[in-house]
Amino acid sequence: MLSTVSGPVRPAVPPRLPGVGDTQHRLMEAAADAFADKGFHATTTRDIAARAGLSPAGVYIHFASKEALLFALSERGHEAVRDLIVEAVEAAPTPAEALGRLLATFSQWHAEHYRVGRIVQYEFTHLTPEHQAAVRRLRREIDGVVERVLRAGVGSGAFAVDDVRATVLALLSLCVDVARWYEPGIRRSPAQIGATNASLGLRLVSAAPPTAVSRE
Amino acid sequence: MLSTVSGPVRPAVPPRLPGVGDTQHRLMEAAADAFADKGFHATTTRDIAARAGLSPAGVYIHFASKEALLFALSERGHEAVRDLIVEAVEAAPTPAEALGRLLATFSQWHAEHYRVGRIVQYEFTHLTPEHQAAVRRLRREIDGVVERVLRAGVGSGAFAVDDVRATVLALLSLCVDVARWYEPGIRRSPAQIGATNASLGLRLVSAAPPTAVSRE
DNA sequence: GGGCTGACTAAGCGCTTGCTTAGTCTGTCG
DNA sequence: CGACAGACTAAGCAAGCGCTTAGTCAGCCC
Repeated sequence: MLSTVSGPVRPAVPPRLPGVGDTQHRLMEAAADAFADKGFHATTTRDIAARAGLSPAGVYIHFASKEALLFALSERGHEAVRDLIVEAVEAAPTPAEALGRLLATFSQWHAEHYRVGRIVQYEFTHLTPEHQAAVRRLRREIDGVVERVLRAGVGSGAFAVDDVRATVLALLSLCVDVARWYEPGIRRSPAQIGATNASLGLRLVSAAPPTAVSRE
Repeated sequence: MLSTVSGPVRPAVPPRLPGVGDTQHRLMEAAADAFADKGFHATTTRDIAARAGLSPAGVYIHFASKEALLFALSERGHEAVRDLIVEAVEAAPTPAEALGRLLATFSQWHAEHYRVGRIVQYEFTHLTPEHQAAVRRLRREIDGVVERVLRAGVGSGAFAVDDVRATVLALLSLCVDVARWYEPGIRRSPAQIGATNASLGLRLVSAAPPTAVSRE
């Protein structure tokens, strides 16, 4: 019982992170596991509570409903991906490099987080209309990032693309669909999947022949 | 039995198609609608029965369980797609044409049948292990068709592909993912989606530069 | 006609669901 | 110390679930 004397590890932020944030995070992890295993509707709130080490009623202190948990998962997932690809694009000097990094990052995320990726796609329709709208807004942001890079490349002559919007959709399919077929222990690692999807995606849009390029 | 002489309309197969097959088909349509609208677990057997114009108990005369309905939908969907692409490939003189027709057919099917396509992908985990295995077998058949066409093209020099299995996966993603984002009234028709996906897919694998080529 | 078959229904069983209520316990602050 | 806040639980409610039971009814065969 010495903890009172010197204080544990987090003395500066006692009312936020230590108890509440922790339990909230544990609940989201538990819900992600359960939803990924059995789907949203087949998952019971009792199951989520048990996985988080709480009683069934304990869930409702942190989330208003089971759907609120699904939304929290979806929103955070989309925000994480959006931030990652924005960062990847910003750091790149040319459209080709920007697109390569975007596709690699995007694909790798969907392999590493394939559980959340599937939940976000497969359970989308179980969100309330308002929450669906919020997620759609985030998706449009992500689409916009890809489209801007593509148009930049077309403008600079690096890319040759017939139908920009169709190609954006195809590139997104390439990355998002990774969550559908990936599973741990598969032949390629998430990083390798990112690398091959980047080169496949570039081949889909590059004006120059695919061989012997990339820098200079 | 020469009942063909005077009998009603279907004298040769009276105990099959007229009543039973009709109701079975209606039930599968009803289940497809309901599963697509609300997902497998959120759909009640009462809902399916009502959509098919039956009492709740009427469902169980034709299908042993709600899961059996999902399996029937999945199995028939996969078989339909498999048969379509096998036919498309068989009719083509070159690997390039075979792949083009395959991608077009495959993509168009996923647009036209996006409801069944989503059910088949999103609700897969709710099948019994035995039924999952049966579906996986059908999927492997489909993968095999694509892989064979790709290897034929590589052998003939028409295609240049680094990693055949990764490319097969990418091509399948392109087509399957159509079911995720398609909805009626969208800019492109299912046939147009098939056409653009065919040319995008060919660009992904062709040995020659994408512009103005295909046959020397 | 009498017996049979098979599609179909009314009623309902046993159980599980999401979520609530009423209360306990711990720790903090004046 | 005593008041209070907030994380948490035991118990449970009303509703809804998949599926069954027991029976009706139309058509067919002998």
